[in-house]
Amino acid sequence: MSDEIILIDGNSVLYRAFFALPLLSNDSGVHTNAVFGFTNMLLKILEEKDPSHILVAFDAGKTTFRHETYKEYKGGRQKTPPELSEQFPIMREMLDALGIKHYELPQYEADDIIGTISKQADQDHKRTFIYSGDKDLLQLASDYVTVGLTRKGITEIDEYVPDQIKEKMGITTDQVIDLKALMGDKSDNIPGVPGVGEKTAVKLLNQFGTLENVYENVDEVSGKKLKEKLINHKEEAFMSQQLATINRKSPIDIKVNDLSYEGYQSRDVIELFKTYGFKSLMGRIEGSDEAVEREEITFEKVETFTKDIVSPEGNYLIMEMLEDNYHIGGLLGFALVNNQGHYYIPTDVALNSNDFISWIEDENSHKVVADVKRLKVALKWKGINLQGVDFDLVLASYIANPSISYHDLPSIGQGYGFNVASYDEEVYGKGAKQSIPEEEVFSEHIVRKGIVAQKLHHSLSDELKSNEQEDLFYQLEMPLSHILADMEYKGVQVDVDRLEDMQQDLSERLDKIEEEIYELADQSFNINSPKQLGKVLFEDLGLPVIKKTKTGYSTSADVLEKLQHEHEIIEKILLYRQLGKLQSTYIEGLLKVVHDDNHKIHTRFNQVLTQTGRLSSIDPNLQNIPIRLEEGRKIRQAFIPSKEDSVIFAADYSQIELRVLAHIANDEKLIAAFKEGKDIHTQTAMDVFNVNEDEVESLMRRHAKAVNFGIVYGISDYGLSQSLGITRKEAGKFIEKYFESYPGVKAYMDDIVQQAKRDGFVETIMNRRRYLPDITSRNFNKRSFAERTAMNTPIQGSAADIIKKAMIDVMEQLNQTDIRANLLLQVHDELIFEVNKEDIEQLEALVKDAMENTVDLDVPLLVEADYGTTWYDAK
DNA sequence: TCGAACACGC
DNA sequence: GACGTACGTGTTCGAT
Repeated sequence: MSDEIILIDGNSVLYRAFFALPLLSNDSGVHTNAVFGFTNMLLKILEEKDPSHILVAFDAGKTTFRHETYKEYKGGRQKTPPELSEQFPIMREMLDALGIKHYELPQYEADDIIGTISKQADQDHKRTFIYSGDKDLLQLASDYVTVGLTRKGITEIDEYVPDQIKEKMGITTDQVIDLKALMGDKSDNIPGVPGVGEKTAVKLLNQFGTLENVYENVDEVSGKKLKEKLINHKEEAFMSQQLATINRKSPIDIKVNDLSYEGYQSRDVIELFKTYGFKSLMGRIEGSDEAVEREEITFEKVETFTKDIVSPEGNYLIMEMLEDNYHIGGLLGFALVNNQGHYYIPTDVALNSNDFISWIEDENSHKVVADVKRLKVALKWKGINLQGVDFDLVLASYIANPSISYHDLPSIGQGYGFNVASYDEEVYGKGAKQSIPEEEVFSEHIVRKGIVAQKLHHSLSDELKSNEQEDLFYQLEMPLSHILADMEYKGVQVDVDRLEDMQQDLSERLDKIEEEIYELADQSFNINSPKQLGKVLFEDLGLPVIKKTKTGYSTSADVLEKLQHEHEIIEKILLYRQLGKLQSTYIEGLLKVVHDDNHKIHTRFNQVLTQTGRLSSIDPNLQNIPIRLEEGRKIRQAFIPSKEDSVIFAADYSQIELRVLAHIANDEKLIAAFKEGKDIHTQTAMDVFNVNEDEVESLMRRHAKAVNFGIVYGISDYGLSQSLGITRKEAGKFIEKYFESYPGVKAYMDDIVQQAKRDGFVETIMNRRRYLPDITSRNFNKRSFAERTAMNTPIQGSAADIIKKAMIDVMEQLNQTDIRANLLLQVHDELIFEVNKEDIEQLEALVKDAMENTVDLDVPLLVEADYGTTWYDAK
């Protein structure tokens, strides 16, 4: 235990939590989101700080001593929403269960209680942490007292000690009160000096130190208007100062010693968590395993595998491997669960058994697994061909709820109320401390996973059925998983010599540029460090500061481009960055993951990650190999066919998202444009700018393209303004004009948001869902984001569905021919193959046909294809 | 070990 | 009226 004291501003945190989280309620309709958020934060504090003393202070009642000074104090505040009010008593109940003291004092606010106790603690030199969402509390920071302010959500905390306050706000702790006295605070209805905002207030305090000094030397204040304002509102300023000052001598009847924290009774907490449906917090309660009575299990260790233990019906098969990367990981063991029993099968027993292998390869023997692709690829590396899997729980979990971040069996189980298996991290540890426990513990763990799998099967298949997602699951994701497994296992051939040549060339050029940069900067420094680079550019060379990040100067490419003409060092830095990126991420990164024996790369496609239904690719990411700039594009010359007589063949959908949009929105003009085979960006420019085709200038087309891009990716007017380098207003106008030109699109956008509000989710043409709880949030940002997501996801997600279906169609048709081709990669709207030179034309015809006709939309789908001796040449 | 900043693709 | 804005993966730096 640490001997730290934790003081929490209960009102502030509960408010924050309420607005930060969607309005959850438990089964009986009581709202619990704020209590959930607060409790989550408390558990985190208890876990991380392990404090000796802890107190949650609340405001008491409506009026306080401050109202005697100023009866409008906190006037004009929105009334506390009833959904929040009802959570205060629940929160107190929760605190009692957690054994955490809470306190309130009539006529005083939580701040004052905290201020008074922290003063005692400070005098006694005791480490104290204060948590609040209210910046005012910063005035309490000292050498012993740290103030933690909630950020964004509420479990993310920014901790402030006096130095950081100085750094971030430009003033000292002692000046926090005077800052507020000058600038006021709208939310508390503290007037301050009208016309003085944060900037001016900081400037004044930096010049004069204190409010009192400002007024003593008011003649020295620069600016006639400012001086007048200060003088005219002196009274308000000093009253504001009084209001903003936390009372550190409140008549409280508790002492630090009364706040000692002795832990909680797990049973009470779990009871309460159950009542309010806080399932996801359950695992963080000490001893919750016993308390929720995780069922006892029995199982048998298989010494010799025979087919009698296989059931003719469902078999739940678990394969365990510690490594994420199943291309290189080692098998640790198997578990089999079915209606006959629970079995642990050691790896050597399994792999040395012909019965086991023939069972795995028997397509008529039904198996349910978690992550079929992982299992399939791992077994392929052992020469075993997995078949007969008719349900993948991980894929099903992703379809049912794409937003959850962990689709592993114990987590999925928790979500459906099956607390049978421990999390891997609990059994194996994590990071450097990861290890495999003794066989007894290990085998029970994986058998438990099998039992969870068995329990989950029905829940998930029911859910897919009731959501009408069975086709999406059985006809799309399941078959796709097998195709991806083959792609990953076969790998992509890499020309290692070529990469090494590039590496050599690049490192020489980088050395040279590095020297030139040092020369121009008149010093050597780490160019890769934004911090050091920022100092050199903006302090030593005195270049104008365009943008700041929260830690210092921004040195991002768009900032540097604006400085191009200021100093010749800039273009060198941009080039250094560009080449450095190629060197480290692409050349060295790829060389690191090439298999030495055959010079192949085996990526992994994550099929259960993105919220839209797209795939992602890791270790390495082969979906972001450079193409835009020639220099980077050359990397693609290192991707070659695995056989001498073959070429790389690439087929990509032209404008698939915009075509999908035309279809979904049923917009006449957009549909017509695609039917007539128009260049869509030129057409958009014509419609938006009201000009003829021959009047479309390149800038107009560029703008139109950016708007189309924005529509597809769901960016805002701000995002568009950034990408075009124009103002937000202008960007807003473009979007407005776009909607006028395409009323069908506008109607769709309005409709889909309404639909999302009504249903709580949006869906793609193949019924893939994305749930959008924030669509009704009172937080403008969250709501806006959810609205843009509602508009964008059906477009991007349907496009993802289409190419996935195309992959299945292509492979099905390909398997019925003699075409010698392998599908290698999918990059969102394109498919990359390697194909025997003699079969190129056949493949092109087949692929183009399959891709263009995989679905029937109101607009044609167009596929463009090309091939060459390397990926670079297939453009 | 982790977050921030940056850069690559779609 | 301010908020702070597409999604992924990977690298490097620098604080912990």
